[in-house]
Amino acid sequence: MNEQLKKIGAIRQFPKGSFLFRQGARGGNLFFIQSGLVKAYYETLDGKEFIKSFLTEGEFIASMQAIVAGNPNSFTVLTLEDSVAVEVPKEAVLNQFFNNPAFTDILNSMLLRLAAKKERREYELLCMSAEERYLLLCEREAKLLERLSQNDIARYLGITPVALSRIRKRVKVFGGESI
Amino acid sequence: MNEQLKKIGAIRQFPKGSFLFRQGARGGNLFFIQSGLVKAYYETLDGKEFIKSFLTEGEFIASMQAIVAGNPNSFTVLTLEDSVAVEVPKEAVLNQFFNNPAFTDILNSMLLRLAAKKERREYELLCMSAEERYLLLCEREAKLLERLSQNDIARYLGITPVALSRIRKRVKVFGGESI
DNA sequence: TTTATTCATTAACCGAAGTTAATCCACCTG
DNA sequence: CAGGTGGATTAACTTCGGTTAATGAATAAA
Repeated sequence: MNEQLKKIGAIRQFPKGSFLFRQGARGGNLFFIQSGLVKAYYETLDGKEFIKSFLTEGEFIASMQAIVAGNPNSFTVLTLEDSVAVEVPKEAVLNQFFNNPAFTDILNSMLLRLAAKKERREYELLCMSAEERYLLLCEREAKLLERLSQNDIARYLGITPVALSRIRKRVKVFGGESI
Repeated sequence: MNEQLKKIGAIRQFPKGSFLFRQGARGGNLFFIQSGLVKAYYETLDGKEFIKSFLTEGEFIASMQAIVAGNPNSFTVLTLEDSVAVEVPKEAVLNQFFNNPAFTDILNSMLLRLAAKKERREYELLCMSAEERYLLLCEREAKLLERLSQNDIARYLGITPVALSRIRKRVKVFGGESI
């Protein structure tokens, strides 16, 4: 399924610290991550950073707004490790969409997954405290956490690194999983 | 487009304070709101309420998880005013999906809108303070706000009614839009 | 080895929001 | 009219997270 798209894309190398695309710029290309690790985040006017999600091997990323509505990218994607991705031009994505009936199903499953993911995230941000969100993240993404800085984890949780450090201290003392 | 679905649904009256469906119950039916006002919300174990969204005439609501994965509904929908809705059974929705090719496009546009809406909400919860979210809501949904209680507005913003009252006091004094 | 540099932690202080409870007000209802 | 009810506000206190700045620790660079 992704295969069809990958064929019309190009494999690209992204060293650690480089951008797949940047917020505000024209874009709309689609990226399949082959290896490595990237973060997708918003930059606010006053220079603050809010991380939408981390993406690794097997996942894809694109600014839906940019593809569908032709708007500038609404967020930035930066590599946290040396990464490899297949870049599919926006035109090819749209072309497939209009000419290949099977592609509609692919898009559907992508959108379904995206909607479900965002719904889960909305629930967490709305209903859970920062500490609960951190513990859930530790549980669900233990492997991933080892590859992330505390700074990035905090920005994903919606808090500052200072607050995260306090939370880590709290849960260490009490929930003391001393293995 | 919605017409096809509405044909296989039934018009139902929901007096104020009644449920379209409840969290935890088996369901998956799709509802098109014809008139009135409903709220979709999560109930936590300790009895707290978090409002996902308000829906009015022309909008639809269903638990995607219930339709697609066959899980119980992940949230509750309650009428805040006397309302009328077309209820389409889950089976009919799925049936259309498999037998009517045109329906895939409808689903696509629904999912796109849903994904965009959730993405916007994620941004607001992640990047904006409660006060900023309230002011944005006032701007974008002025008409709707008149029909809502402060309690429900607060639960939508992710804060308590007490906190909302304090915010209203703050913005009244300073941002004093005395018309 | 010494010096930067970067990242995580900690402290001190402040402001925002939660909790609980009291008050006020509008609207019913008997 | 008196009494009751629910919604919004306010107060008092606590907890949590933001801000700023200092400190530690580890790694890279000179």
